[in-house]
Amino acid sequence: MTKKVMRPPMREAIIDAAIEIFTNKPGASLEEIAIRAGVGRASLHRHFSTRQDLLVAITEQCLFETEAAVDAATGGVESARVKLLRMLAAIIPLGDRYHFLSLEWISNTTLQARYELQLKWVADLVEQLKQERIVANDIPTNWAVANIDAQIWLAWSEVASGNLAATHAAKLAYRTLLTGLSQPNKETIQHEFDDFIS
Amino acid sequence: MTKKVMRPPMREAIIDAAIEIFTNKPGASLEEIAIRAGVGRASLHRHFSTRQDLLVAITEQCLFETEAAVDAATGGVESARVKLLRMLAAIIPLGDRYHFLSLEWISNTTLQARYELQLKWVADLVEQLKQERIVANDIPTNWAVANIDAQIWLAWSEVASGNLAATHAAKLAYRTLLTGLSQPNKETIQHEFDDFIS
DNA sequence: ATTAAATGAGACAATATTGTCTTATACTGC
DNA sequence: GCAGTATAAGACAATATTGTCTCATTTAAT
Repeated sequence: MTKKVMRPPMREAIIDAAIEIFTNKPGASLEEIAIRAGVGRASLHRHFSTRQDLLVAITEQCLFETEAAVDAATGGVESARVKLLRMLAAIIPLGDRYHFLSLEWISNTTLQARYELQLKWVADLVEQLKQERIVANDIPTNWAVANIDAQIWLAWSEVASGNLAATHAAKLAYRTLLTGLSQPNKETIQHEFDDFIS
Repeated sequence: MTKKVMRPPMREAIIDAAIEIFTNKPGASLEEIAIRAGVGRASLHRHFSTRQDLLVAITEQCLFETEAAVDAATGGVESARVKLLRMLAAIIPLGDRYHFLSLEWISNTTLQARYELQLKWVADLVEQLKQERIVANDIPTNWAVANIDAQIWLAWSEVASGNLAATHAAKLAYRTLLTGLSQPNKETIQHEFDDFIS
């Protein structure tokens, strides 16, 4: 009978606490994190010898969770529309973790490459949405990708602050994205900008 | 002839440098800021005796600039649609300053109240947009406000990173908002969420 | 040119944070 | 129960940051 190498739950507790705190206080001290995790500061150092180690571990964890969630939610789905829908529903609850990845304090090239793969996945999805006439062709792909990011974070924030129920927020994000990036029905919008500005 | 009390330009240089650096590195040291501003660290302390003083001064400056820009751009305008348009065009170039205000590291109640007035102004604008049937009634006002915030930051980021020209970004933000928050033409969007997500 | 004010550079102490180490205690598997 | 391991708590040195101070130099006003 081989010994099961169970990952100590303390490791997870520390990572969870760190994500929670770093999300809106990136300069927090390790002591703060240890306290939030309910462990001694020395124990934290046993698992993550330096602050940088902890950041790398967090990033890895966030990458893993978001990759897994998106893969599970969109595997085998063909329609870009449904893919977007499922992706949003799966990743909004992980909004803090997904958002953490865009804070660019990690210089680890392997992790950075993995994150860029995720961004590429979204960019490809946008291209597919354009082909299916769901996203207008004159929307720059980068703009659409940035908007998807923003809606994920926005929806998560509203849920986290208790303003909206999780399902309602996901619906709003989906609707705001789909209509916002679509071809406007009134083409006046396209031109009135120039009329009223400059 | 009364003596003109000119505000030393060094003060502005420090504030500008601090905004620039703090925007994507909130924990930066004062030395980093002094270097970026091209002044000695001691001189920085002459103008802002503590780190907190500097943060308060920055916040005050950001508030002043955004208040002035929005007032100048929307003064006398009746139409909510045009107000939104002008507001976006005026504030997107100040995106970093506007965004800075939402980082809630200031406990100064006076400044906080002034910021909340700005948010209230946007919320009132959204209500007016709803009455003019530009924003759909079933969009929570908070959601619309958060989206306006997000589009401002998003457009500014795209301009700052060189991806888009300033005018193009503002147009995209305006279009994305107006269509995204409007009543969808295909009401299928409203329901398909429930169809594909459990 | 002279004077007053502001600055840059650097020394300095106070403080906060980090990372290491030791020890007593709690927990685990056997 | 017993041995081995992980932990909390705290002491500790190393480091980074902050805020103060001094002094020589520059700048601005007159």
